[in-house]
Amino acid sequence: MQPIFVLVGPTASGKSGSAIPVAKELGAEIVSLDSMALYRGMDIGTDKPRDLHGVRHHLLDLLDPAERFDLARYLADADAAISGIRERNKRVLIVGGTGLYLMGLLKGVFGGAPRDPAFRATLSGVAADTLHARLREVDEATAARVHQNDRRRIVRALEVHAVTGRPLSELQTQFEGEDRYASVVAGVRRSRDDLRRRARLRIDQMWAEGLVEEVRGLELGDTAGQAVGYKEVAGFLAGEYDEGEAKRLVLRNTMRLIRRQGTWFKRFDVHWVDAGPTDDPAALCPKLIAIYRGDATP
RNA sequence: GGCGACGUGGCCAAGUGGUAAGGCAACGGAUUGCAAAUCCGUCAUCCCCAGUUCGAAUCUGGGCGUCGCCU
Repeated sequence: MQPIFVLVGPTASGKSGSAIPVAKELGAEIVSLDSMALYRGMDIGTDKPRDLHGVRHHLLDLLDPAERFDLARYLADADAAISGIRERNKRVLIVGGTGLYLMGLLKGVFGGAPRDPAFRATLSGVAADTLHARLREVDEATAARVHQNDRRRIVRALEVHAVTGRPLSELQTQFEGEDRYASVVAGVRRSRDDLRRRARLRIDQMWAEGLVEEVRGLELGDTAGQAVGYKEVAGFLAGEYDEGEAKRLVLRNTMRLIRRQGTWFKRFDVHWVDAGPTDDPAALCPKLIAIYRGDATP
């Protein structure tokens, strides 16, 4: 079976611009690896492709912005998309920058412990360090590696224990295991300064295209409401600060996102292609394809 | 040329004798059902020189620089 081809890169790296030509060349369908492009109506701020050029895309426009989403669901949907593509005898091209989702897809995730709102409700208002102490009693190993201020992970660990009766540390072993798919991972890399430059341009462009109006018309839920570009504009629309400040925050948060994306990418065996300031996305395609072909036909 | 004010990390900025707050930015890391989220970590000896003092970013003198006003 053909390995799946994964194309990663930070926001504003230009990876998306290469995706469609690469897919055409390879006879592939694209599976989006983007936690926010999943939402309908979030087009400008997620820089969603407008013209798909006849390439079939998956995991785009799947959800209403008010809906919540999570890793397990991404995994299920992505697996379904991939097997569908393979039944059609096409190659799989995964494109995006959500490191957690890629890790889950490649390595798997433990199941059987969905979010439990009722349990979580019993924890609300309890201080994080108190919860951490509680975790230490039921799951020493997880408590040791989760910081006492990391409320989100403490809560999840307690939840898993409450739902399954077993410590999280016993269940989450997948990331150290075998890959679920044979894959080749390529990445588009640029300097921080270049990324910043491109992010600025892109933000101006988003504004010109009507990001503010787009956000005004949306009802953002817990997950979609975290998206860079959306939460800041929402703050502006709510009167928390002016438009200039919103723009400044979008740039700042974009750069922070880029940095955190980078720490995920280090965990994969990425074949990087360096893009210079003047490179247009299409110019990268031959290199990307060579990476795939090189690794795919030993 | 004269008078005055000021000179603290990339930026803003506390601190007026007791051994450098804070914010912003930057950077590194974590990351298994919110992940474009969340969390953790790193980052100055206070323009320069001399002096006073047990001890100075804080006081004194000189120098350099910036700003304002005046001529």
